[in-house]
Amino acid sequence: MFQIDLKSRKAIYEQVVDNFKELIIAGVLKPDEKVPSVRDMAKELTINPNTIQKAYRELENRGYFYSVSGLGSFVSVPAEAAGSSHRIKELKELFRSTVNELVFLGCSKEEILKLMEETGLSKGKVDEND
Amino acid sequence: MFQIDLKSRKAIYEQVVDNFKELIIAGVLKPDEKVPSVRDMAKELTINPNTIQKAYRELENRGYFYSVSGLGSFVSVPAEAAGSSHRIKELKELFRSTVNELVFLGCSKEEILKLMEETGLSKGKVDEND
Amino acid sequence: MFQIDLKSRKAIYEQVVDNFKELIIAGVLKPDEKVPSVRDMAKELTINPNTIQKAYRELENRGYFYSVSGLGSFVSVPAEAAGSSHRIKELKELFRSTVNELVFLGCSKEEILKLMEETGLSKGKVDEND
Amino acid sequence: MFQIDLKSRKAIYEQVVDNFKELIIAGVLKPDEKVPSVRDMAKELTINPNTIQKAYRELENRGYFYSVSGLGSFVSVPAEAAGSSHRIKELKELFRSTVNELVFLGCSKEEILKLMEETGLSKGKVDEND
DNA sequence: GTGGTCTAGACCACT
DNA sequence: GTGGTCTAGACCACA
Repeated sequence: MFQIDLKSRKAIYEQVVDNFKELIIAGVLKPDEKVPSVRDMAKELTINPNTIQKAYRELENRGYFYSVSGLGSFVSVPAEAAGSSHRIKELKELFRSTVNELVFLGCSKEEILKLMEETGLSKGKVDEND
Repeated sequence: MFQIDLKSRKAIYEQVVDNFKELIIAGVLKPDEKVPSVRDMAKELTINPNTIQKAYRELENRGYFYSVSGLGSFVSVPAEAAGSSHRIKELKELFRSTVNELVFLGCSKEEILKLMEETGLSKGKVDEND
Repeated sequence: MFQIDLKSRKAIYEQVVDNFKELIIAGVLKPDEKVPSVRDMAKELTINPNTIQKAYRELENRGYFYSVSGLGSFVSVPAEAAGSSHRIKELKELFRSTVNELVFLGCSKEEILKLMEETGLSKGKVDEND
Repeated sequence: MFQIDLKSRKAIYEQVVDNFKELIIAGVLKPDEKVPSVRDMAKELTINPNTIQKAYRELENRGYFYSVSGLGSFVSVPAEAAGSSHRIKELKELFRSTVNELVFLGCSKEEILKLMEETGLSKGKVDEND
């Protein structure tokens, strides 16, 4: 599904969180879709189940997962994302500082606008969902 | 000069680093300008001098500061910063994921383009650098 | 009859228990009324019959249901419920902490009194019971 | 500081969370006050530090604590409580069902109103804070 | 010293 | 089988 970098400064469970977020944001994982069980994920990534558990719990807190004991863990629907207004504020600030640093390091305006297009942003909202 | 938020999850030394970077990028601190001594900075922010020490060392490593024994620390000319191409790659990736998450959370295309303008990017300031 | 929220942190069988309790307390289900069979309930809610089984057993233990072999389960007359004094103690404690937290989170006195009225408490319905 | 019931159905870390919440709501713990370190708390309650850690993390997520690595954990200010509007909705629903069940079990109107007064609610907001 | 992460392995309740 | 809790003990980074 994805890879974990054990040597990274980022905590393993955070990497798992971020990877799942990416997959959900990219639409690879759909709402109410089942994700691998804690144990399966642990086996696949060869890391401790507790670490996966922690990641799943975190994803639940951030509104990306919901877990049903005995059934499994599932992708949540984005509308229910908790505290997203606060998160948006954070992201905007991050956006600002990222662009500023890019410019500072000599990245041209054109290059950044090109990045913008690559995100699919200029194509309008996703037309086909299925 | 700036404020530290103890309640933030970000480490204190990292906040110091980021704040200095912001000031340099924004042009508030000019190349070869002297920055406050470790002890003064620690007093002003009422945090441990070791923490400031670590921040300054980090800023040196990243090419934003240079220090002269017995004189203090100074703002560097980061165009000369080593490894900035690697940093640019990182920033582009960060840019991509930030925009994607913003869109996912319902932020409109217009809103993001507005953010873009607010960074001063659309004023063509970068042209001279290219 | 009612809905189960899989996304809730509450166990499914507990949701079933609570929903039945609500219906009985609200008077929707009358004493000695027959409730759906375990299998029917399971089909209607599309959940595992074992889960319904567990919920019904729990409702029996708490004095809300009684079951007759071969006939099914029926609504009990909970005034006869055993251990209700202990339950009342629990509920009072829960009441106290709930009100305290509401106040702490900025809920005004008026708002809470309004809630009180909405429960029908102020209509003196309880007088006949005393 | 408080006691833990190892035999309770409630998870230990949840008990810790609830106890701290009570203390903060009651005003025993003031904003920005330092709470015992994870290790000290673990020693005092003779439970595993990881369990305390989990409780503190939970309190942080719910906006009651903030932690500074290397410094300790502190009581947060209630205004910053995240997602409190959602929590208020939950509490109101809990209030409703609690009162309904109390009435159902034969608790008189007077008794419930007396409970209300005991919470200090009828005295208006706290006059003396110090 | 502090919080934070990770592992290994046991145990429990729910479906 | 699933998620969830807990322990014991090691290790790291920050202040």
